[in-house]
Amino acid sequence: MDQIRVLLVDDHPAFRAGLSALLKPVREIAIADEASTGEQALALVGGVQPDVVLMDLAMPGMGGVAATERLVRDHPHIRVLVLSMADDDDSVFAALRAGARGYVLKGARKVELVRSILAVHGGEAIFGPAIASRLTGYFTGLARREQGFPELTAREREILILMSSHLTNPVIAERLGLSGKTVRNHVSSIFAKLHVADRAEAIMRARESGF
Amino acid sequence: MDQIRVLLVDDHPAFRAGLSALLKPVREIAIADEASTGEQALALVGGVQPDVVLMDLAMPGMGGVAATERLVRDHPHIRVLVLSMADDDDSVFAALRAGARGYVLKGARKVELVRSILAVHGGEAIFGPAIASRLTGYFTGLARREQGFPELTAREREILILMSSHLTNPVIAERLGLSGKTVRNHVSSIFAKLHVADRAEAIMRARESGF
DNA sequence: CCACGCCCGGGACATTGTCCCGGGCGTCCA
DNA sequence: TGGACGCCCGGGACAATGTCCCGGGCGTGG
Repeated sequence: MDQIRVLLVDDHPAFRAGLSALLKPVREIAIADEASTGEQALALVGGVQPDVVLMDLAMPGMGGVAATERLVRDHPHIRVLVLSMADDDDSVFAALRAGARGYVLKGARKVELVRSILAVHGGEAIFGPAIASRLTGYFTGLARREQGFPELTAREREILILMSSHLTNPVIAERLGLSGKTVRNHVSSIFAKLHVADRAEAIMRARESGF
Repeated sequence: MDQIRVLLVDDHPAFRAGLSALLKPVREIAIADEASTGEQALALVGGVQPDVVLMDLAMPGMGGVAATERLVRDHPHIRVLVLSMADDDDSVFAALRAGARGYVLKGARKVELVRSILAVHGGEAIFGPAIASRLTGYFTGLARREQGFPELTAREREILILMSSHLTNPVIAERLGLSGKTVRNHVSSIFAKLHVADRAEAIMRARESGF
């Protein structure tokens, strides 16, 4: 019946047992094996061939982040879903950088955990409510820097947008039916207003501002 | 029975109809209303009071990104799930910056779409397989930049460091007792190794790498 | 010895960015 | 109704940037 093979990685046997009991009744999911450390998990994946690894972060020896990193590097088809108590930016983004496809806090409701496993197995990325807030905060926070965005004229905005597509001045000029010299002058005044000296920096500012 | 009230926003009536027919049989979900533009969606949310907004991006007039931005700003309790055909970094990250809690490509299977709606309604963040790859690529890409720095020759490192102080090529040349032309050539090869096209980008890379 | 890579430069070229200049055109205000 | 103001459009002149060639000198290792 093609159940999803899940590998549990957590250093607390009691927690693994609880998790196992929680997931056992779920028809779509099968607990393929358990590991208590990152090293053990890496040693097991080859034989167990799990679809999804439920990974704790705080473990003695190799942490969950390092284990995740090596795991996704050596077994790209295996999806890692982090299941951790750690609710801080450092842990969340370290896990993301390591290649985790999801992050759920311990204490998540059963329906949420099951949904996350199904989603991750389907190739989706999913994050529990608290983590989701951090994620959107990260991106909208980037956008917030735009609040102090200088006022540009219509032409300047237009040209800045084209600049953000890595178009050269002559191309922009041709596309707008202008002289290349005019575009350069507009670009120059854009830089002055953005307080940047450089085309690339202007593009950065624009991208961060959701331009 | 506390169904999830969903507002559909898409400029294609036929697509809305298909989506509506697809979701109607789902017990947990109720189509509260439909809108064909971003403006109309913003006008409707006050009265309709949806829990989740299924938002298209490419629409005449106000696009889905701008609509999402205003929507999450004015109604923070409403979750926006983007449902778009656009599968490119610009669209995805613009939506994230705007505050979207999820992003699923049109053409997603029903089970995936329903799961995404449920997840988003629960406060989670969820992204379809293609989008998930972009997201993890974004973070793991950042990680790669932090460690894997191309090997530069001694001269190149020296020049890159001076570049990072925003010195011009002539100044660098004078400080190193070189010809301006030589510095330019070194700079050019640095760019090639860093895979950047721009002085400013090279500086960014250097700074991120703790240079 | 010699191939290879680094270092040093020049030539030629297109692009970029800066600081000037002036003219046309609409808006708002006295 | 006249004028000030800002935006838009461009040219001139200039310095700097970046690219793709070229060649020579110099050390190191096979």
